[in-house]
Amino acid sequence: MTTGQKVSFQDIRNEVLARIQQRVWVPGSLLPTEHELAEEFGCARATVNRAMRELADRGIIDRKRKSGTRVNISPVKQATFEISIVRQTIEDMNAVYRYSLVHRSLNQAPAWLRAQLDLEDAAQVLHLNCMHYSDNRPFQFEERWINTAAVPSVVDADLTDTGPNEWLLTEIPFSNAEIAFTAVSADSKLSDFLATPTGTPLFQMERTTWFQDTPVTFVRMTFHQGYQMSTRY
Amino acid sequence: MTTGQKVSFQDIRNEVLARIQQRVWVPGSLLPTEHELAEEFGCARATVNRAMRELADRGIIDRKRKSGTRVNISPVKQATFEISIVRQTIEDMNAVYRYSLVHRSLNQAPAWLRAQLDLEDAAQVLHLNCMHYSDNRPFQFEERWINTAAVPSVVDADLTDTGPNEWLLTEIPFSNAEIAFTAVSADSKLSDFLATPTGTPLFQMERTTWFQDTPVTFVRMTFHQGYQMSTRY
DNA sequence: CAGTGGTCTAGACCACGGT
DNA sequence: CCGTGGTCTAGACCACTGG
Repeated sequence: MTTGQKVSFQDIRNEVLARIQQRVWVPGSLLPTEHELAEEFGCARATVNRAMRELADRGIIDRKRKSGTRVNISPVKQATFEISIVRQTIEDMNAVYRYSLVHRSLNQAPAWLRAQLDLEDAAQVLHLNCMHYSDNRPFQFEERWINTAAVPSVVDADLTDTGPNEWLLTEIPFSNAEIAFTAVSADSKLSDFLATPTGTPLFQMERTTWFQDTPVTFVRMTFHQGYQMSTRY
Repeated sequence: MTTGQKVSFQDIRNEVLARIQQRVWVPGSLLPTEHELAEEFGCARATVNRAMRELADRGIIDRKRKSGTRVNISPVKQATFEISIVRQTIEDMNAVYRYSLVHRSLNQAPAWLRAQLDLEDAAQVLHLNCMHYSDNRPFQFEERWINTAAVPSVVDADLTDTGPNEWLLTEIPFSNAEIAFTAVSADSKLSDFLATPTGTPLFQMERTTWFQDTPVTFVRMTFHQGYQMSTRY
């Protein structure tokens, strides 16, 4: 339903999407120009532009100067997952969050980690093992390495009450990261911490974080058995 | 580097982001109004608005009418994965794609599937098992159920050469979906098809697809051992 | 070279939501 | 009430790119 007054960019976005879904405009075909659409909908070109830009961002259409706008032929769908801190995730499920620092040590970075983070040979890292509980049941086991050169203050940080993720966020907000998801088999350590038999398939997320080209941390988060990550699009 | 001429929304976006990362504006604090920023950068308010809107979309800042714009205090990061058709994924790795239809049958929908897709009791579904190979090595095992009421033509479709995903996309473009990722253990069937020992941890993706509120298909895709899904943000 | 999308402007009105 | 962001307009110039 239009508001009756002006044509909103959402009206146009929805209408164009509807026409694509109803195959008025089929994949690969050329859509009218912004100018033509503006005329049809009786609005400014900027309004059409915003509507079309959103559809292009979603991968529905493909736009090129001069050649025009086409319905995307190979639909690359984008699934967006909201990655928040563990505490948030757990509290959002109305469960009680508990955190525990299991291990803490200051080491020379092992070779694989130096490669992963692109660190110098003598680089020092803070190695942490933590557990996150939801209603007192194991939720996630976190194994983390922090490049102390990037965050010197972490050496003196008290991480017994606050998890390293939350602590780092206060120091280094909005960094860049690379995330990877895998399935792993519970080894004896994971089996102990996550209270599940050895060999259980577990969902694992690895994340490498940089702050302005400086590698900050690498973390491996393994979730309890049966954990599922989902989203809509 | 600015282009020297006008101030672009990207310049503003980057500058604001930089100030947040450099803690000129710390999480929770109030940013200048659009009007003030427009004055500072010497541009129109619309330009500032676009820059800020992008930051808000990324979850960096939080905007509210009247109360203003604040640096987000609980950074909900969005990880975006590009979900394309299997063939595309494989060909993007410069590997040779091969597809094989393993099983095809027309059944009454089992109870769990009726629940999953919200189907009527007597609903009929096309049940398919397919394999996707990358350079002749098992890449993904696909188990799919299609609601024939939603796509009657699928019953007569020839799916021996083209995978059901690609076929469906030509019929029902740009539908809505819900995706879930999990880790599973290879049972004997998965073990056979994916050429991996029983008990191997495998990465699995389930997707339910609707077309305008009509449930279309439910698919379970299990990847070969060691498969990893990754992205940057 | 010319057509199409990309962006910016200056101004306007509106909607939400604190005070 | 009234400040702040949300959106639309009409017009302009620019950048890319296909012919």
